[in-house]
Amino acid sequence: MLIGEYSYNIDPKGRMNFPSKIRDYLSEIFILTKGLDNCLFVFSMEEWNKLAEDIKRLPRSKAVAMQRFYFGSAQEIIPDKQGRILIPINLREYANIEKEVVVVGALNRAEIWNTDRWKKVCDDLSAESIAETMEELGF
Amino acid sequence: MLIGEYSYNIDPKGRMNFPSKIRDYLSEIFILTKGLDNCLFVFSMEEWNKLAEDIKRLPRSKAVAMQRFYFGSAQEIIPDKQGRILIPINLREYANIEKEVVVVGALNRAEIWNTDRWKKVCDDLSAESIAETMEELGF
DNA sequence: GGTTATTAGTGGTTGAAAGTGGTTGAAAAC
DNA sequence: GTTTTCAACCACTTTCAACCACTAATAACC
Repeated sequence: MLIGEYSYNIDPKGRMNFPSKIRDYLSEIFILTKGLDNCLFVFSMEEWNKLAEDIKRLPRSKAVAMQRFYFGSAQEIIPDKQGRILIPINLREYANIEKEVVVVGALNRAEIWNTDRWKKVCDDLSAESIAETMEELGF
Repeated sequence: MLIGEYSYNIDPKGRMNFPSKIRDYLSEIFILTKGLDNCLFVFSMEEWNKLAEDIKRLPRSKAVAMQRFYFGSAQEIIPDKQGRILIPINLREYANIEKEVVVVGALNRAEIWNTDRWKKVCDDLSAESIAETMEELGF
């Protein structure tokens, strides 16, 4: 299960560290794509293949958009010896990533966020709605 | 069942003791996350997996906030040989934890509080509302 | 009640791993 | 043929988890 929050800076050459705990969970090689809310998604090859299968099964009308969004932006990523990755420019632009970056675990995938954006998203989480949902779940 | 209240100081290295009674109840390894009202939650792996399953099954509208809140903040914790744990900075910031800390049992989870905050929460507990609820329960 | 044994809690040290910066050489672009 | 780019290294720093040693508190026993 992918969990946790990890902060890094992108160095002048565009390299960013990638958390070793998440690296261990994914395999040697993994997939980076555009994500929702202008973040980037990181999938293990396994999860990626599942997603690809699911997209294939969609009715053509819906599949096209999904294909363009995910397949069009997807990149295979292999970290270097020190565990760093290089994020392609188009994805960096999409996610507004320049310097400060947060990697966040999200169960079956990881997400990469511009730090400020992530903070904002966290601040906007409504405590009441979470408390409500917790109650619904019986926790 | 998790009960009791335990006070500790965080040492300069960010380590804090964790009550042995609660440690015994949880297993060797457990999960620390953001909690409600700016405290931190401690779940046994069992409870955590239940929560994760429940979150997975939620409709997407509710799931997103829950995922970001819980999975994003979650950390696996293994106490050291002396029973201490290290609280990640982001969680320390979230819960306003610097020095004095209280660990509180709360049935199926434990909570970690900044001591002052906890005192305030206790003071704010309305005796009347508790008496009322007791009556409802027939106690 | 006093003594001893055991467990809980605290402080400090150290070594491995994680993270960061820079260099080089091959391949691609011009 | 020259320049540029970028991946693969190499070297250094920082961080943190694993120990070790000690003190305080509690329980057990005589």
